[in-house]
Amino acid sequence: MNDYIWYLKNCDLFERLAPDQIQKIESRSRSRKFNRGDLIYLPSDQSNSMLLLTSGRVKIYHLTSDGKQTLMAIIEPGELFGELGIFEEGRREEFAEPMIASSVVLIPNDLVQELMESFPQVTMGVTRLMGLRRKRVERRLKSLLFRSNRDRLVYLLLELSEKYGKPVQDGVLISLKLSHQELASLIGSTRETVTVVLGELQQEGLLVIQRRQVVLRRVETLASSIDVPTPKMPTGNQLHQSSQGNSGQSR
Amino acid sequence: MNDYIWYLKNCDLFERLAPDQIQKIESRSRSRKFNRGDLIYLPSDQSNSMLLLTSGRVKIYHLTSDGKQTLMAIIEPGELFGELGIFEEGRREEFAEPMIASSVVLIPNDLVQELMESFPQVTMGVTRLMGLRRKRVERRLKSLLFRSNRDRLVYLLLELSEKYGKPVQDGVLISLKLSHQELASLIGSTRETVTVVLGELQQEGLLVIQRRQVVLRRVETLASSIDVPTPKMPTGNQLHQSSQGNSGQSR
DNA sequence: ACCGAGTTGTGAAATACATTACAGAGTGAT
DNA sequence: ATCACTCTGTAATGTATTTCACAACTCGGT
Repeated sequence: MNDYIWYLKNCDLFERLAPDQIQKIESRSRSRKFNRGDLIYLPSDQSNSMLLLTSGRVKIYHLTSDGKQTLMAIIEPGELFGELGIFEEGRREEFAEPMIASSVVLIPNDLVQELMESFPQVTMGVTRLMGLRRKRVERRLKSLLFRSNRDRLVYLLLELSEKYGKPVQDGVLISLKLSHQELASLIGSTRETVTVVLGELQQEGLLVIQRRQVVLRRVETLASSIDVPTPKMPTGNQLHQSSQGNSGQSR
Repeated sequence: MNDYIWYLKNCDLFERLAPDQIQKIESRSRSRKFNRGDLIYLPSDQSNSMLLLTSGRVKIYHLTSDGKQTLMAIIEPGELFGELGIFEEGRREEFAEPMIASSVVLIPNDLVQELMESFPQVTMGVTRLMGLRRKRVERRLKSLLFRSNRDRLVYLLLELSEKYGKPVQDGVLISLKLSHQELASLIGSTRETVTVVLGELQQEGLLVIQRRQVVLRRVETLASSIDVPTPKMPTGNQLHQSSQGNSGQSR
């Protein structure tokens, strides 16, 4: 029926489980497809399952009362999300919306709990995931408090380069197309300010903007200017490239 | 020698372990005392252990290059901290400093890992802890981006009231003395601004400041003004015990 | 009781950033 | 190609917040 079993097998969390266990997971979870503009979940939904993205790209965001979007995360194929609700059967706290057509596997909380009880490596994996993401949020928090808009943007670009950076001849290309608006909503700023700051940075020769993509030149300069260690780049061999590289967000 | 065994027994994480296990933990961890002004750890330290606060109060903070402090957390007796380093043997990312004389138990990473492998409830506990704290950081992040300084302060006060709030005749007393400087470093603002905003809020009758303490009057008004649900207060019987019944740390 | 360090209060000047407004460029659909 | 759209660039204005500077207060310790 569904062939997302492949994804289960290749998800860090489950990769070392026996085939029949994978089978069991498959039988108790279900797959769903979403189009651009749909909502996968929203804050009033019950958080009764953890989700695994099998294809597409999903953004997790918060909406302030006056309609401003705060981007919390961007999820790539193979990554889990909505995992904060595993324990308490509470409500979601954000919106999850596909940036392009996407499919996800929904794994019910109780199944996750069962698995965690029976298989230490699953629990370990979940814990590690939580820890990793928490570290990231904390770093982000630190990078936002007390920093100018410019520094926040630089920090963001460096962070993005860790996940989406591709080495090219004259620097590092961030292979993810984000509008200035989206960048702004990641650093708590406005579209216009991002445009300006990006222009300044280009002026200073620190980066180049070309057709909605950013190439960081002089990564170390950027990093040292905001007092963080130079980020390590994806080496190009693996990592969540589901299809070929970018697949432009068809706006 | 040390009688911190009591704390181990009463820490959520370990409370259901057999006495001999507790014994083992005790034998392989060690207790240390710190005074105000000491540093428990700093960013260049190896993160080779998880810490349990048995008495006192500890602040976890980050320092920007120009010397500004970002308060990440305030730890109370019975709470764990430094748990992000459980997996990778990396470096700490913050400073941990006692606000008053404090004692902590250091539990080596490898011991924690052993326990996690043998006892699912320990792993579960750690995961839950990670999840809980991550939720908190995420909420904090959301409350900071796109919000005015005033709103951030209000949010902070409400958050503090969840942990330190004591119902009194005319409102909710936040039973934790924080200087304006410390409040500022929690919301990424300046000391002066906090002074002013606090004054305004008092003017408006939303709260009262008396001898370094804050009493929130009209909690619902405050909460609704920043579009969050009214926080639930400690009902008076228990208090911030993430473990339990440790009210009088008569050490 | 006194001292000194760490707080709090307040105001003027400087500034970073948001807001508003609009024009031009890019892109997908027909 | 053309249209409708969302994106990008830029500039003028307004405002919230930081910075600086200084006086008054609190409080723990000797």
